Parts: sequence; C-alpha cells; structure tokens
Amino acid sequence: MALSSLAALCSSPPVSGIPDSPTISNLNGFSPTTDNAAAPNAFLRSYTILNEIKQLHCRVAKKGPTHNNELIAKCAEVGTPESLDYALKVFEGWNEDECVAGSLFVCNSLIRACSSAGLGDRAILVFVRMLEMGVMPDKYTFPFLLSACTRVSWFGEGVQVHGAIVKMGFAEDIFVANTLIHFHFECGDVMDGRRVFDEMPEKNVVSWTSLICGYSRRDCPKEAVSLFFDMVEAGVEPNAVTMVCAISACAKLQDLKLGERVHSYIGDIDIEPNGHMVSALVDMYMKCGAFVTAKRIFDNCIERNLVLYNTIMSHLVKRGLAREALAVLGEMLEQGPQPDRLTMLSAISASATLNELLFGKCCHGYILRNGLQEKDDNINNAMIDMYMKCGESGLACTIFNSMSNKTVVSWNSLLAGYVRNGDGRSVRDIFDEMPERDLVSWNIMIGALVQESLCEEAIKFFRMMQREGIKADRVTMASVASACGNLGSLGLAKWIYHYTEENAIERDMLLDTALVDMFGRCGDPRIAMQIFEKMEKRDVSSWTAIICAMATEGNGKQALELFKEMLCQGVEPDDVTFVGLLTACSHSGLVKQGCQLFQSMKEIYGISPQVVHYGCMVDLLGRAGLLEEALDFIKSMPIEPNDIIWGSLLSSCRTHKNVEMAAYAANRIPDLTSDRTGIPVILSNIYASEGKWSEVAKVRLKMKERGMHKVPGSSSTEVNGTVHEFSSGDESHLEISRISQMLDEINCKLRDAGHVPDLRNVLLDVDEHEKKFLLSRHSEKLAIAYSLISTGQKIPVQVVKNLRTCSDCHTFAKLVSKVYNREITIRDNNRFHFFKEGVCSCGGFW
DNA sequence: TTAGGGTTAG
Repeated sequence: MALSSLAALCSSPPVSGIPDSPTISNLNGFSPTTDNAAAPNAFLRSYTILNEIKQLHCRVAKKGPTHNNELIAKCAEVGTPESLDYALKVFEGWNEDECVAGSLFVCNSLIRACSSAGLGDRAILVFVRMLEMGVMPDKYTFPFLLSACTRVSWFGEGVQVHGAIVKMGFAEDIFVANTLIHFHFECGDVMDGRRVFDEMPEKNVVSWTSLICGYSRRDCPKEAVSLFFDMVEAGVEPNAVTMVCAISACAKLQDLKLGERVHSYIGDIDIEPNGHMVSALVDMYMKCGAFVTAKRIFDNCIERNLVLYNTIMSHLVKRGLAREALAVLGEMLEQGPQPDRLTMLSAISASATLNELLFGKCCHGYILRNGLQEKDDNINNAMIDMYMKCGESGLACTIFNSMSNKTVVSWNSLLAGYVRNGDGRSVRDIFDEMPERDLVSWNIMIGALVQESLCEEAIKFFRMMQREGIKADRVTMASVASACGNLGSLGLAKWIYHYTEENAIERDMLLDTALVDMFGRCGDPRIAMQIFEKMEKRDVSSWTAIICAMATEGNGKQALELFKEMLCQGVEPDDVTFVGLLTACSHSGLVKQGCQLFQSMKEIYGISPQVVHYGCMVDLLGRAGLLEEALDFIKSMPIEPNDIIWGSLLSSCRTHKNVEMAAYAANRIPDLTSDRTGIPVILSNIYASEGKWSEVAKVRLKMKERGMHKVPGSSSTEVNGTVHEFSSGDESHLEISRISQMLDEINCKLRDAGHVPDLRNVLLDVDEHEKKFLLSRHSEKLAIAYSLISTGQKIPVQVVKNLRTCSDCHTFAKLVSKVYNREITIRDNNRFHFFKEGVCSCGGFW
C-alpha cells in the first residue's frame, strides 16, 4: 500500500536528502489550492463576502464614516486574519460620532471574531477601546471576552473581567456563568470553577457539561464521570457535547465497563451520534483496549472526518499496526479529508516503525509543501525520531539544527536516536550539552547504560537524577530493576521494591516483569513469585521471568509447572522462554524433560534452536554426568559449536573429573585468547585438582604469553546497607582478627561434625598444611564468617561470588547452615545456592 | 452568546 500512496503524497518524487522547500501559494490569505479544496463551500462563501467588503469599502469612501460599522461587522463575519486586521484598522479610526445605535453589536461581533480567530489580545483591546468610547458592554460581551482570555491564556486579565462581571451585575446570567466555569477550569483554578457552578441560581446542560469537561481536562476524570451520573440523577438530559466529555473522561480512566455504561446513554436519550462523538468513542474503546469494538465503530461510520481518521491512525501506530495506519492514510488521500499535521505525525511514526525511509521522506516533502512544520515543533521532533530510526542520523541532525525552537523533546529524540544507533560518545556529549533535562532524558540515559551492561553506572545515574529532584516513574524503575538484577544485590533489590511502593510509582506489566526478573536474579524467588501472582496481565516476558527465577533457584519442577500453566492461558513461548526452561531442567537434573522440551521447540512451537539452546543442552547432559552423550550431541549439532559450547563441556569435565575429555574439549576451541569464558582457567584448574602441575604450568605459561590473567576470586556480602568485599586470603578487612577467630571456631565445629577439607580445590603446588590454610581462607568463607559475626541470628547470610564456588566451600556452607542454624544464599557466576539445615537447593547440580 | 474529539521522545 505504501507505494501506491506515494504518488498521492508527493507532487514531485523525493530526492536524496531533504525535500524541496515549501511553496505556499497565498492569495490574500485564501489559498485556492489544496487548503480549500476540502471545503469548497466555505471557501466560496468567504470569497463572496470578501468581495462584498471590497464593494462596501468603495461605498464608505463615497458616503462617509457611518457605514464603517457595517464594514466592521462584515469583516468580522469573514473572520480571517486579513479581514480582521482590516476591521481593526477601521475600528481604531472610530470616533465618538460613530457611537450610534448598533455599535455594541459591532463590538461584540468583533470581539467574538477575534476570539474565534485566536486573536485574543485584539479582542481585549477592542473591549478596552469600547469602554473608552463609552459603549457599555452587555451580557453578550462577556462570554466572548472570557473566551478570548481563555484562548490566549490571559488568565490575569480574565480574573479582572470576572471582577467587572460581578460589579456590573452579570454574574447571575447563565451564559456568563457557564463561560466563567470554563475559564476557571482552563486556568487550573478548579475550586473557583466549582464555586461558580455551586453558586449558580439556575443551571442548564451547558453548566453541567462545562463542569464535567473541566474536571476531565484537569486530570480528574473520575469526578467528571461521577458528575455525569449526578447530572442524569438531577434530571438534566445530556446532549451530544456532554456525551463527548463523559466518553473522553472514560477514555482517560481506561475503564471499559464505565465507558460502555456511558456509551449506552446515547441510545437511551436518542442522540444521533455525530462526528465528535464517533471520534471520542473510537478513542475511548482504543484506550480501553477494546480494539475490535473501536474498529467496528470506525468501519460503520460513513462520514469519516479528519479527527476520526487521525484518532484511528494514531491508535493503529501505537498498537504497532503501522501498515494498517498507512492504509487509512491511503483512503484519506483518495477520498479526503486532506491530511493535517496530526495525520502526518502518525504517518511519520508509522514510517519510523516500518523503517520506510522513502515513505518518511515523502511525508517530509508533504509537510514542507504545506508548511505544517512551521507552527508545530512536534512534527520536527517526530521527523528527527523517524530519520534516527531509519539510521539517517545526518538528516535527523539537519532538522534538529534547523529548528529555531528546540524543546527538550527535540533533544530527547536526538539522544534516543544516538543511543539506538550505538554512538556512545555522542550520547554522553549530547546529554551533557542539553540545556534542559527531564524525566525522559534521564530514562534514555539509564536505559542506555543498562543496555550496555554498565549497571553500576546506571544506578549512579539514577542517584544523580534523584539529587536533581527528578521524580522517577515506572520506566525508570524498570531499567533500575534490570540493572539491579544484573548486579545481583538483594539489598538493593529490596530497596528498589520499597522505593516503588513508597513513592506510589505506577505499576504496569513492564515494571512488574522487571521486578519479578530482578528478584529472580537477586536470589529471592519467593518475592518474585508474590509479585508475579499479583500481576493482572502477563505476557510471554512475564512468564519467562518467573520461569527463569525458578530455574536459577534450581526449582525445575515448578518451572515446568509454570510453563504448563502459561500454555493453558494461551501465551505462546518464545526463544528466551526455552532458555529458561532448559536451564531449569539443567539445574535440577531433569534430563529427560529437557530433551523433550528441546525436541518440541522446533516441532511444536516452530522455534529454531540457536547456539544458546545447544549450550543449555550440553550443560544439561554434562551436569548430569552424561559426558559422552554431551560430546555426541555437540558432534551432531547442525551449527558450528563455539567456545561457549566447548567451555560448557569443559566445566562438566571439571565437575565430573574427566581430564581426558577436558583436554579434548580444550583442543577443539579454536582460539584460547578469546577468553570470555575463562576456559584456560577452568582447564588449569582441572589439571591442578588432579595434581598434574606440569600441565598447569603449561596452560599458565600460555596464558602469560598471551597476556591473559586469572580473575581472582572475590565474594561480597551486605551488612547494614554496606557491601563488604573479600578476595581469597584477604587480610585487609578492619575486622580481620575477629573474622579469623570465627573461621577457626567454624572449622573446629565442622571438623567435629566430620568434615574433611577437599584439598583438590587448592589450585597451587604447595604442601598439605599450606593447602588447608589457603582453602580455609577462600573468599566466600571470609564473607560467610563476617556475616555470621555481624548480623543477628534470624537474618539470612547473602553472598555474591564472581566465579563458580568450589566444592569445599559448597560443603562448608551446607554444614554451617546446619551447625549455626542459619539460611545461607550464595550467588556464584552460574546460579543460586540456597543452604538450609545442611541441604542445598542445587541438589548437587552446579 | 456558553460546553466537545485526535499530539512527538524513554
């Protein structure tokens, strides 16, 4: 469809770069071209009246000044800026002789015309001038005048007008009071507006409607709908305008049931739905998620006006149905009405979603030819976004630089574009350069840092944002939760959760899913489950997050149960769901179930396994000790196994102490220098644990030659909000003597309980006594000992380790949990271990 | 004479 619309959208084919400059034909303000083509009758009428004005002007010149009143009234009737300018000039030249009967009518007409044309300041000038000339305003003057004040946001002047109304005794006039309600609500003075309504001796449908509309527009849609029912109760019958206001309030509340209830009144009171009402209904049903009803109302409406088209288009784009939105645009281009700036806003947005650069450029051309960008910064902002999404940062910058009024949205669009296109340096420069930063700017930066896995930096930015007094929202908190999940700090996770509750941050599926994921990764699957269970709506990401939370906990059975429930609820799994499921099986030794799931991925769900899924399978078989099967699986893979696959097999060889296969796997890794997986370290550890020190020396020499270093083991634990970090054999902690004493006490108790240290975990060629000492000072042991001496009996010990925990530390933690009756959690670089009463949740699968 | 629908960036 996009291409068929191109011809209609472009008067000339687009060229590379920015299309031609605008050419707006202008004939005394009336353009006989496209602008008036949609409303030929209105145009002809205006044109006829303009001719009449010209004739009148000739007569005035001949007959003298008294005909000026007639001239002004005619110009006001035309209502264009040019005719009004002319009328105002004539009005300025008024003298006292011309204050004849009928001048009040002329003044009122002129004020009304200026107000309608958006020339509120002129309307007020006319009012001042009429007072100077001694023409006394009447009850018709004030609604026009207040309306003018409202339109140009001259609230101070409006309040003075209110004073004049009271003094002159027009306050009880129903028309004047209705306009006052509207005026005060538009100013934001809800209380004053309400007072006017309450004090009215007599109210009509317009009074109620003004109040309902006022509350709705002032972000009090609940009150608006409640007033609608009060009005019905009071026996005042709603009209079409009331219905539009009430429907619009339901749309703001996104309350489908309420919307349907209000909608039903249209039938009850037998109002013929007009264009305004249809647009409001379509908008309401779309905002309430009733897409089918909205579409049906749109399809059934024969006389589709501009606003209706714009409403449906913007919602289609928001729902990701960009092609359908462009199909609606195609209909408009064929049948009218002519697209305006809001149509083009949606069209640009659709082009951006679809990556349709050519179509986006055509929209740009149309916008320039019709001068739509001149009065609307949003259009330029949307075009910056569109060009950025299409990867054309140069064109986006050209528009940005050409803008005389760059708003924070323009800067944010540019910033988000650079984040998307991966230019990290520019991102920071732009952020620092921004004259003003709002919530969205900070969200873009925090999101970008999380995307780049710079999670500590993301948390720092969040703190900076708080210091600057910017209040976080659900988007901020979802990014922060994601950062925290990567860091694995349960203390921070709890703080983040508490922060969202304390600050009443609006919760949605995105934030809830991020919180579930965060608690899963930070080792509290119980809280993850509590949040998940309370979620009203869950998509595939939410289900995947809870499945992964169960997987890291080692609760494979529950992960599989959740998967079943997810399928029952009609949610289709994706590739990430299967990573969670296969990991869950792997961590729980559910080999058979894992193999079945892997099989079903392609056969039932049509998802082709990627290298990550093959990695999970190698892990699943390897952990269960099925090393030969794992090797056969690798050999049968349809894709080339990478270092992660071989690294996974290597890890299993370490656990199950198969040195020969480890050497075989290590030799399959094409380039040991691409050390993302710590493969040489694992290999040297395997040799060391078997006492093959000459092999260890060879691997370490290779590592040294290639400039690679073993990452030292380090564990951290959080005590009273402070993170304490320990490396292996670390003696730098201020309380090291107490920690050592505690470790000695623990070791005695464990020895009494029959524990024999597994010295194969000491990867250095030293004597047995030294080995025992080194083993007793592994970083996780130091962290556990410190936590035991610094926290109360009931507080669980939480340790995060950067590498995989060794078998001796694992046994140590199990026994400590029993002897000291304390729950211990260790999150290593692979999974969680929950120790309680001498048992670990991993069941030996690590 | 008064009151009404659609708005870009994370």
